[in-house]
Amino acid sequence: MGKHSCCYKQKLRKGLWSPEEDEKLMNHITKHGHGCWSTVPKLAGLQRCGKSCRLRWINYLRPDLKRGAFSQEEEDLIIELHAVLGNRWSQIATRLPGRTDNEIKNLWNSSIKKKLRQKGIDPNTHKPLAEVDRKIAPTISTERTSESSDIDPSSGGALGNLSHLLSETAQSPELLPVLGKHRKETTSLAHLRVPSKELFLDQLVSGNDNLPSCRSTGPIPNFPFQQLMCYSNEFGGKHGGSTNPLWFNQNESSCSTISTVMPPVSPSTLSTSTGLNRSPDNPHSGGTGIQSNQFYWDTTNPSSSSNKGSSGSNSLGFELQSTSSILENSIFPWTDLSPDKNSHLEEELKWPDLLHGTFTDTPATIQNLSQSLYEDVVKAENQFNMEGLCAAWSQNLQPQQHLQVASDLYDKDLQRMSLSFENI
DNA sequence: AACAAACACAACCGCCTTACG
DNA sequence: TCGTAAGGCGGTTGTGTTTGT
Repeated sequence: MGKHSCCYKQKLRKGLWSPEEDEKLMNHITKHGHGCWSTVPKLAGLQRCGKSCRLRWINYLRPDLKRGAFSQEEEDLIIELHAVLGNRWSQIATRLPGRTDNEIKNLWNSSIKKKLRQKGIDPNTHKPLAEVDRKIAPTISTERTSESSDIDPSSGGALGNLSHLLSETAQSPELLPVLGKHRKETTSLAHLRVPSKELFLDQLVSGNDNLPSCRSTGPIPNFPFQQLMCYSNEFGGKHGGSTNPLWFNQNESSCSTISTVMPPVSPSTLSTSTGLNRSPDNPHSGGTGIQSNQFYWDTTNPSSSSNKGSSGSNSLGFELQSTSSILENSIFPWTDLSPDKNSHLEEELKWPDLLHGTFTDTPATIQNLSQSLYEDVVKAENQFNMEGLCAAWSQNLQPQQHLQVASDLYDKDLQRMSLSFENI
């Protein structure tokens, strides 16, 4: 669509806002709210387009904006977030209350980039410049250099190819051989498995007879997406697979469980608080070797579990604890359980070390960031539409109709999960 | 003091996505 | 299903201020 339609209208002012314009806009929104932005300029008596009004409000007039220079903590957090999210300024801004994406973007381009370079850190890759130069050298003739551009916005930073991997997986559902191509970047993700739609439907149908009640607290048998939530036998066994089985793990041949370090948590609880913590000595680590930099479910946190101590499922019978495995092993490489990922962990934490001259073992900001990102993923997963399946069965639909519902849900949820990963 | 360069910040542009008729 | 309006986002440009010569 391009330019906003109202921008084509004549007699619209451009450029800096005058105090009078600010006052008009402020008064209008204070009294009436912004409503539809396209109507705001007319109602407020401004010769501006709605888009301009919106921007002025968001970036300057909004009362909850924090004024003044960025603190060192904020800058550090921006750097950390950028390492994870790339140039997704709006997402970075959501984690810095009172700061706008525009403000952060300007700070990054005018100040932080320079500081990082002075410290010998490539602002695009967050790795030492010398290392980046070595890697770029062989392909410098055909690829963009780190100096000439930022991280590809579509990349989403260090984790950027996750969504691409998932979407590719959706198109090549048979246990994602395609991930092998990206193995270096997403080593752990290569163990993720997504069932084909046919397998999904087949398993759903075969388990239908065992489904006593959609609202029961018991497990829902034959939930095919189990395969998405866990890892291959090879991985699970190799990296300290647990003896604690997932309840819907009926397909042992294709998917064994890995360490389940969290007590079950209900989706409603997860959507508001995760109870995710870093363990100093991590008694729940599953015996995987890494003692620090792991996360565990704080069972002392009353909001982290509504039925702690029990094994199994939440009210929907939907096993969520494996989510931590995805995060620990795929989303957050520094929490990877495999011993050989220690080097990766150190690499991810290089920048604060270089920036401050001291190695910060477990920066609180990283913990907060991880928890926050974790919440995003859990929330997204929480939307996984088991209720839709349950509703379909509860409506006494014909098997063919069940299949159609399940087929639709498969498409939608796979897409949603891909998007969810893209949002982190 | 005058000028230019560098800097910081505000605003715009163009594209994409979503909602809706 | 399609077209349009609107919101949102990231990249880029414009403008005012500061700093160095």
